[in-house]
Amino acid sequence: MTTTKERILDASSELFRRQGLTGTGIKQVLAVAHAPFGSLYHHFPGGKDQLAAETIARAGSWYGQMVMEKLLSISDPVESIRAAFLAAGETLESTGYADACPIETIALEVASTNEQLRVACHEVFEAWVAGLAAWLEGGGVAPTDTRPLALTIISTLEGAFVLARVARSTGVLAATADAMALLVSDSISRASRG
Amino acid sequence: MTTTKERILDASSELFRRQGLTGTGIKQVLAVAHAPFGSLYHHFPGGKDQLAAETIARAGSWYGQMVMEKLLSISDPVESIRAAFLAAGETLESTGYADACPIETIALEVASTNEQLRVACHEVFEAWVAGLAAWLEGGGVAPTDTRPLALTIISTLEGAFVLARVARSTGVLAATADAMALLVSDSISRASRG
DNA sequence: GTCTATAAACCGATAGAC
DNA sequence: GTCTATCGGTTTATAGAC
Repeated sequence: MTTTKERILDASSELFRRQGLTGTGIKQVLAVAHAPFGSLYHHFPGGKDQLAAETIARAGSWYGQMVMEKLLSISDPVESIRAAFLAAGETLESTGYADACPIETIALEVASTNEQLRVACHEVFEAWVAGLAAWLEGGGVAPTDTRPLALTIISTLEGAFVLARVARSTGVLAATADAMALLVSDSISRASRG
Repeated sequence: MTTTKERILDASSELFRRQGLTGTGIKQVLAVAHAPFGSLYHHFPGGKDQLAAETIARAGSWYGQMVMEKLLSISDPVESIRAAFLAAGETLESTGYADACPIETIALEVASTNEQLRVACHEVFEAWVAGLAAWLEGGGVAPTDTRPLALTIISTLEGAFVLARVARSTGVLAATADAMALLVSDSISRASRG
C-alpha cells in the first residue's frame, strides 16, 4: 500500500529528475501525485526545501542500490562495469532520454544556492563512492586505487548522462563503458602483479 | 568598449552557470548587467529563450577555446590533459566552487523540456568533442580511438564538476586527472606499437 | 485533520510614455 | 529607441473553513 507521502515523493523524484528543482512547481508535484495542495505542508512542514531534501535522500539511495545490484549480478568486475554503463544507456534510450541520474540536475542547481541541499546531494554521492570502492576492492583492485577509481567511474557516468541526454544518443555511454572497463582491468592487473 | 548586449550576455552567462536557467530571472540578469528592463526585448526579441540560446553558444564557444588554449600550451599530450583537469579544479576552488562548465546546468535543465535549447547545448558539446579529438590525433592517438577518447574525457570532466561542486573539494579532479592521463598514455602507446 | 481559498511576491512579457 | 509602468499568470506559503 502506498501512502500519500510516498506518492508525493515518487512524483517529485520523477519531475525533479526531468525538469530540475527550480523548474518544477509543487503544485505540479501534487497534481502528478493525485494529492490535494494542502497535504504537502502536512507531510512536509518545511515546504519545498524539505520535500527536496527527502527526495534527494530517497531517490539517491534507491538509484545507488539499483546500480549496485546490477554490478553484483555479474561476477567479472570488468564486464560488470561495462554492462552497467550499457544498461544505463538502454534505460536512457527507452525513456526518451529522460531517466538518467535522479539527483544530478538538482545537484548543479543547488551547489551554489542552497547549502542544506548541497550537503544532501554530497552525502548521496559520497555513499555511492564508498559503496563502489568497497565493491572494487572485493573485485581485486588495490586498496589505494579503489577510491580514485570509484570517483572516476561515477564522474564519468554522470558526465556521460549530460552528453547523452542533449545528444539523444547512447554513443557516449558505449565509449565510456569501454574506457572504464579498461581502467578497472588495468587496476586489477597492476594489483595482481604486485 | 562593451555594448549593452555584451553586458547582458556576460551577466546571463555567470548567473545561468551558478543558478541554472529556470533558477535565474531575467530581471536579475538585467540588474547585474546594469541595463534597464525593456532593453532585453530590444536586443533579444525572442525573450528568455533567445537570451538562453545566445548565452549557450557564446559561453560554450568561449569556454571551449579557453580549455583548448590550455591544452595547446603544453607539448606532451598526457601532461596537458592532467594539467587541464588540475587547472579546472583550481579555478573551481578559487571561485568558491561556482565557476565550472558554463552550460552544464542548463543542458540538464533543458534536455527534456526545450528542444531548441537542447540542440544548442548539443552543438556546443559536439564542437568540443571534435576539437579535442583532432588535438588527440595530433598528439599521437590512433584515429579510431580519438572520438571515443574525447567523449570520455569531456564526460569525465563534466561529471567531476558535479561531484566537486557539491563536495566543495578538488579531490575528484585530481583522481580523474590521473585516470584520463593514463587513458591517453595507453592510447598513444597502443598506436605507436600497432 | 483534510482540504480549499487566498495572500503576497515574483515570473516573463508588453504597451506606451517620452 | 530608451526606458517605465503594468499586465496576466504562476510561484510558494498560509489562513481558515469544514
